[in-house]
Amino acid sequence: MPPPRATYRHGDLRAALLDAGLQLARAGGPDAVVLREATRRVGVSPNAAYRHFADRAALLAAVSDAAQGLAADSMKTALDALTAGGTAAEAARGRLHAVGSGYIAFAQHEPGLFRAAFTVPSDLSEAFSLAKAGRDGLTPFQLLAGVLDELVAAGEIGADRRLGLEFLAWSAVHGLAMLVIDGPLRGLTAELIDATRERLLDMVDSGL
Amino acid sequence: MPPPRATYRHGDLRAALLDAGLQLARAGGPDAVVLREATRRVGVSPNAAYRHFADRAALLAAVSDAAQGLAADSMKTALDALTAGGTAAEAARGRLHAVGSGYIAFAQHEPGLFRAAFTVPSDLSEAFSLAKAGRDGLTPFQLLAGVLDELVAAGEIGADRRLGLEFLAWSAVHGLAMLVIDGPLRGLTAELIDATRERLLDMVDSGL
DNA sequence: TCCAAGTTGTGAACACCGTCCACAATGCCG
DNA sequence: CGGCATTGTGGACGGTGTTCACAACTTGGA
Repeated sequence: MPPPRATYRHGDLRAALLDAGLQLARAGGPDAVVLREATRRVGVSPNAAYRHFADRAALLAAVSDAAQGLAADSMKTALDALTAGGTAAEAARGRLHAVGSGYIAFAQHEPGLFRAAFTVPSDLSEAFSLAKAGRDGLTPFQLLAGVLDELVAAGEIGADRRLGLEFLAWSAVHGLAMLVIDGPLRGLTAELIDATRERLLDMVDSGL
Repeated sequence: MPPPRATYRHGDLRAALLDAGLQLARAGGPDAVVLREATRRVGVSPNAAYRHFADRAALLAAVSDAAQGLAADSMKTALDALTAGGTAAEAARGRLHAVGSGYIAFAQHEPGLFRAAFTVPSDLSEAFSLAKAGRDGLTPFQLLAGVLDELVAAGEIGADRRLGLEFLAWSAVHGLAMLVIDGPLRGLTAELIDATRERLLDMVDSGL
């Protein structure tokens, strides 16, 4: 129930709606981002949204992109928490581990946003879209790809095996995230989930 | 627009609604299973559904269970297509590969049903529910667990490593399925997807 | 400076959805 | 044969996405 606007124009309605949409997604996943509710929270009539988004789907897509940016932030945070040290190879493996951990941590701490981020259909052509990027301008996909490149540079992975490796690592980590959020792993203790995550990341690591 | 029923009672409305729900899910995923449309297809008033399902959620849950049974069928089909031969260890590895392939094949051929099957929240306590079982009475989870047991019996995996192994294999395969259906791998050529699947299954195989 | 044109918000309306209530038709059991 | 639980119907309510016509405001050029 925000107070009535002073001016007739809102100022930045698009951003406000996107923000409300993110709140809704955070609380209830993609299905909870309801156009009318978003406009209600912003204190504007339902139809005003149509000046900034073609559709509910368009609003949801924008929310999804923003949520992917937040996922990228979580991955980046995990990367930044690493202490430098060891050989280049060790460092690169540590960074691969961090990227995966950050991804899963995001799913655990923001399941609604995670679902909103990765349930909306998209394809490879959008994996580099700036709209999906985090604070540092990189998308989750780009962060992963960067770490894989480091592994190649460090000689841990043959350059001939590099192509498409993103999909293997992503699959494993994404799958675990889904199973933890609303699959059979839901409700398991944090310790058990942590242990499973470590084993999974080991599997990825050894399986290249 | 089915012809009006001869009898006032329908006969087996619950099964008919479930079937209509499966059709809807097949065409449009979980969001497409809308209660009113299901009753419409069956030729019954919207409220009739409430005599057999508490909720739209209950109908969707039933659809999800049935879809998991179909996934189990796809996995079982892949298993049955294997030709016996080789050592016990080789056979067990082949069966692990088949289980994963069958799972991904189901996602590719029935993306709507796949989403309906695995997007609905559930937890481990339901992983053995007979409602989710396929023709042979086994759930997808049980099929996977069985193959992992074979690997242990064949000496390919140490018994001490067995616990929770389902989650590693499942994560990888489930993640790839999701990425293929509406993730960045969407729209890739079948050859590329097949190649990625093989590499992924190799990763699982070697990563135990 | 003023006014025409574009932009952005409003209000009313429509169709559709899930769900609840009261009621009717039906099958079953004593 | 008669009562009763079961199963389907009809009508209604509030909520949703979306469209159309219109109003308020901003802006840029004569």
